[in-house]
Amino acid sequence: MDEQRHDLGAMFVRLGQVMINAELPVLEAHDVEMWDYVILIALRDGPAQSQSRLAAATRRDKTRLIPILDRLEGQGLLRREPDPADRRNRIVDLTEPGRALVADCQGAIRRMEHELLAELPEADRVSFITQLERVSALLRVWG
Amino acid sequence: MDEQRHDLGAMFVRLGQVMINAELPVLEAHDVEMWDYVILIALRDGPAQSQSRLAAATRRDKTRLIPILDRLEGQGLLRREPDPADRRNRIVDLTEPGRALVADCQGAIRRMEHELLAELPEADRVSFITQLERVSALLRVWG
DNA sequence: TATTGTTATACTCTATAACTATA
DNA sequence: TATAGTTATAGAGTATAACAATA
Repeated sequence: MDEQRHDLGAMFVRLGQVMINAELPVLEAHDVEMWDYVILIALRDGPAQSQSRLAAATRRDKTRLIPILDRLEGQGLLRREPDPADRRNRIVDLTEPGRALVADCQGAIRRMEHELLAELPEADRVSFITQLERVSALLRVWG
Repeated sequence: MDEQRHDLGAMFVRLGQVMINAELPVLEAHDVEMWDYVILIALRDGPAQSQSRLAAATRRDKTRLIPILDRLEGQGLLRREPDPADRRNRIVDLTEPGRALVADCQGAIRRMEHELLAELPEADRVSFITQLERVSALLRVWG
């Protein structure tokens, strides 16, 4: 049996904290805050049809999202445009500089992850990530 | 390459949130709050030689620990006794009811985890947890 | 009436500083 | 002087309520 191990929750939470701590200096080097990165990543695969959908997708309160969008828009990293079909909505989309920045950040984070796990044989690293994705799907972690 | 996956930090954080959400009703059924459980678990393998060591072990501010200890002591789940060797220190130890409660809670959480991962073949579940522990050790997650 | 985006307010949680008692 | 435990205060982060514009 596996009685003498930590709870899964405790392990995931600690691993998450360690990885976030490892990401922060990488993001800081690109002048990006963690929540900026979360928003930019969420927009990478296409615009958000409204701010409230973006809030839901990033699990953030819609009121908390606003100052973040204000700043990112002010930095020219994204655009907010009224939806012609429903003028209450504002479509949020990355600009080209925003798209380039998020690609740079994620590339740097990938390299950091690779260094952190360098002691792990390549095959084990790949199978671990595969299993992580499998469990994430099983637990419906992304919605 | 593995470019199209989520960052490891994002995966761990989300998995942690999902597991915490799954633990909360289990703990609530035992009238235990999450931070109570963290403290009780930390004491399971032996008393803490001082409150500040317990704070460090649970990654909590020593000032935040105090109201939690007050409550748990009031519920008869733990004891605080002055260290005869250094009367500034208070040794924190589980009582028998505290020990029984934490065992009950962890048993219930183990069963919950098992149900959540029931779709995963037993061998995969075991190897996944083994890999989680290996990566946790590699990243020095527990100190 | 319901929803989006927004602002303002209240609340909770966390971090900091200060105090006492012991060493 | 330094540290453990404690208390009180300040700050950051989060949630709640209310408003104008649009549907």
